[in-house]
Amino acid sequence: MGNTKLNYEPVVNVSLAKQISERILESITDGTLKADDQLPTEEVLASQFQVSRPTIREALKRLAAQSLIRSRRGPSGGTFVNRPSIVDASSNLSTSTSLLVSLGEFSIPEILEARRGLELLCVQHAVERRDEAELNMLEEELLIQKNQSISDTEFCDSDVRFHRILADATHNSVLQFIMFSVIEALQPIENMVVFRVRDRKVVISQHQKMVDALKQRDETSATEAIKEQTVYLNERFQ
Amino acid sequence: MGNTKLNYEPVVNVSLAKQISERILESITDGTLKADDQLPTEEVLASQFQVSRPTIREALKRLAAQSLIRSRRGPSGGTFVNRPSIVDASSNLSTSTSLLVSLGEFSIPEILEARRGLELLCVQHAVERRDEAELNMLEEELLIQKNQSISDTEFCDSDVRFHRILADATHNSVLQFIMFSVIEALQPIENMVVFRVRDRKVVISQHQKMVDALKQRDETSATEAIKEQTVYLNERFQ
DNA sequence: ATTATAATATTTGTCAAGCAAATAAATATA
DNA sequence: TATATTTATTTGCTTGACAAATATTATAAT
Repeated sequence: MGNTKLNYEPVVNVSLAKQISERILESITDGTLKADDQLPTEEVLASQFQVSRPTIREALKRLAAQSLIRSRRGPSGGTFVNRPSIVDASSNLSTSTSLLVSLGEFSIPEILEARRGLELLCVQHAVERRDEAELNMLEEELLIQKNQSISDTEFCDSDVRFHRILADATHNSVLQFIMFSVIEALQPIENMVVFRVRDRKVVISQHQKMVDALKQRDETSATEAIKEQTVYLNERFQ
Repeated sequence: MGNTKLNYEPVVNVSLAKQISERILESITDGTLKADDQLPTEEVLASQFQVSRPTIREALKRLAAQSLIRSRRGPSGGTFVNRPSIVDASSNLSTSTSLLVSLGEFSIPEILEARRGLELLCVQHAVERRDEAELNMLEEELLIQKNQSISDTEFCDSDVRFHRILADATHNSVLQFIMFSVIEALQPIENMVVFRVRDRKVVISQHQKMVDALKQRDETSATEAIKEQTVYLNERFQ
């Protein structure tokens, strides 16, 4: 082996599909590709990137999984850049969060602590900014929850909606985004708690207190309601 | 057409690959597939699901994009379920968050408001729980920042690390998870601000104040430092 | 002339069969 | 025994083709 002048440059050991999906992602993030822009057809992409169509498709699927692109068949079909929706991102976030929860990466006390803090943050803004529509929606959910004939599942669903409305009332979409996923990731845990009618009463009275506080724009009383609720949840878990 | 007894059941109009990836995702979330479990080979999956291998591969790529699975070639290779790491989830979150930011779904004031709230939350816990190691790391970053010869990029990187350490000091992984992505999504904005040496001094003095407050476990002074910093950032954007 | 129908072209969705490359285990060789 | 070498297995990738959806265009009927 006389030739020692080898090229020791790092060899790319990343799959073509991954590289291509990263290139396209770059184009999206740096603004080269804007929302609703159409990508070239798979065939064109394949010839541009000098790879086969299945490889291109694998790359596109990666992006589709993050709902960054969408595809439609037929003429005037093709692949388009998605306008990223908060809802999509939030649901992605909550699936990965739930996964972290279910696999014990987050402990339940940690979740409850974080949630408490976030909810406190929310009510601080909600007290200032809530509007009549949101108050009405909160009271509507409260009515549902007070109805003793509903199932546990229905009760929990209403509880989730209640907290989502609370997040909406902050009128801060970043907080909404974060809260939605935290709430969703916590749902299975909450479902475990709200198991008997006895527990419902406690939850309902705390919700009532919170609605009243929001109505009167009384931050102190609202934060108290949150703290009570968190203490209660913590107790149920120890 | 005499036969009116048709089966009008909704026809699935979702791609096979998507359906399959959702099935596998289900198995992961409901615990049927645990971390580090090996999936059948692509060929076996293809015959099990009665589809072709490329279709299976597209399905797997969707999951790989969310770093839910990993693949390795060779014998004793195959596809395995990933232990979901907070880092992976966090980086996913921050790409989608930055996208939402860059496309104007979140306004800058909203981000700053949310960030301020989250940081306040963090310091409240950090004041109680910070340990010596974290204090040392914060002071180390402060030293770097005080060095006037470093570039703007280096300064910003240190700033990001500073805030990450702050998140770590909460010793709450949920808060860490959320903060990491918020910080990362905000980095380009911060980079715009910290542009001249004059600005650095303000940032440094605020950081100094925060470290001192943490050292003395003085929550009031720590929250003040955060508030100052946010007011400052807000001013720079109006 | 207008509307309804049919043919057509385009693009993604899927399949089939096979070769390439990586890699761990088994085998052969020094 | 230690080191190469071969081999089997599994993902990575390619080529080529057909199916299905769908907008456009052309045709036929009213």
